[in-house]
Amino acid sequence: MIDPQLLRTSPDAVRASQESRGASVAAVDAALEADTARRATITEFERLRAEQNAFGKRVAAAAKEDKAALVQQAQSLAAEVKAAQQEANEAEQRFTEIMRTIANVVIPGVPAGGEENFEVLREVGERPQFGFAPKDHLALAEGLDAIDMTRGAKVSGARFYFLKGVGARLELALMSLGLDRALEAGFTPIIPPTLVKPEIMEGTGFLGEHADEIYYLPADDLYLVGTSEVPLAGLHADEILDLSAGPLRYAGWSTCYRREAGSYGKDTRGILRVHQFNKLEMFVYTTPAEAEAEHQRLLGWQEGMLQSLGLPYRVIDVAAGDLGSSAARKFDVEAWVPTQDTFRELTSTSNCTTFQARRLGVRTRAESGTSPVATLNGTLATTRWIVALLETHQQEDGSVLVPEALRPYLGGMDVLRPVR
RNA sequence: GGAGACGUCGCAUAGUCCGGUCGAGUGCACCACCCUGCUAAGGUGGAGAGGGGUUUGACCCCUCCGUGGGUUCAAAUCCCACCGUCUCCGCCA
Repeated sequence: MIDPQLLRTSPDAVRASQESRGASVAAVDAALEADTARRATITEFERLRAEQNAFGKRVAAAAKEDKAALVQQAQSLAAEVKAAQQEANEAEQRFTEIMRTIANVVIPGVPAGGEENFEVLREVGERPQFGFAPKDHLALAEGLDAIDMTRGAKVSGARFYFLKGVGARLELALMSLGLDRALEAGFTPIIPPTLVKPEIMEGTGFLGEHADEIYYLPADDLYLVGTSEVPLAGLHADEILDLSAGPLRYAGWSTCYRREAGSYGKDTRGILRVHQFNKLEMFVYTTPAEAEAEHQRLLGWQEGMLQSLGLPYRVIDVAAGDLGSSAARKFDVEAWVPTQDTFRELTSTSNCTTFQARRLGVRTRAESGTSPVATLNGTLATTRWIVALLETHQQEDGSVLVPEALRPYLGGMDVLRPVR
């Protein structure tokens, strides 16, 4: 939810933001109109209610014999109040509905346009040169007996898999490395619930355009999370946070579930795009003033991970039209995937400014009263990283060199050797 | 799954039986000031959240007692449903 105050005082800023996303500009005017209507009905209801309250006191204080007459008068007033209240409620609801369709106001500098209009901020590291035909991650993993797609499909269907042997260890090692880095940076580790209530899913902004992506359990009215961002954003819902000692930083490890509806036939080979994977996610609550600086820090920690793992990458500033509705800016770090001859997203970090927090009621104390905090999130490691890791560090015989940073987490192993 | 108890403005509690004086009391913690010869004690006062209005005044009004409905002129209080917590029993990893 955007700031209603901003909508009122500078609707042009909101219009410009919607424009750069390719989203509805008309929604801004509809929201303004609904706001005016809402305030008018609220004022009317409150006027009548005040009258009723005053009347109630007279009834209570009246002598017994006068009461009956007074009560009769009060009855018609009560009916009026009820009607006015309903009108006010409806107007409020209309306003909220329209407001929900307006995406977060993008930060100046974010490139306008759609998916292909991203801006490359930098490219880091040397792309590997092979003196042989590189194998793709699945071929390598099968040689290492690290991934079993066939049996994953047998047990759970397409886009499911078993991580096995060094595959399983590799994932745990990645998560552990990421967690240790997060701990060094002062994050609090968290293992959150992965089933959440509708209002939490709604509050994080995922029930809008991502609704098709989400697994839902109707018998229990619970949603499976696609990222621990969801429970981490819900963690402090409806709370007033004390940020005087600095931001609250959480590193959440969880399994993530995605339906991948609408991506049929895309990335069908291996574990690049799957229904279930693990992810270590950074999530930060901070002040709006600190948000952009924190965003850069999150990006820095992400780049540090890729650098430690010897993965060449580029950083892109995602275009406005490709941002989620909650994000005001998003940076993706994409690793080079040799057999695809392209960069693929390994991490993503979003600055949601106060958008999520306003929906979820996460506030902090301000000079006068409270004000919503800013929330940010960013990936520190996921199952997908195995793809880039295997392909980048492969050798001609199908073995894979283990980057030094990862060795302590693999019992000192410096090379993964094929078993077949 | 069965039975029972409970849910009050940070925490702990009073109030609910019997609707209006609850515009929610008290203790602790908190903030400001005062007093006092020490990191103590005492005194005075203040202090919640959301929203609307506004002559923009430190002012006025509305809403909030787990959530949502209902009854009533009037609900923390009565009725219904739901959610959550705790205890006991049963079942199970």
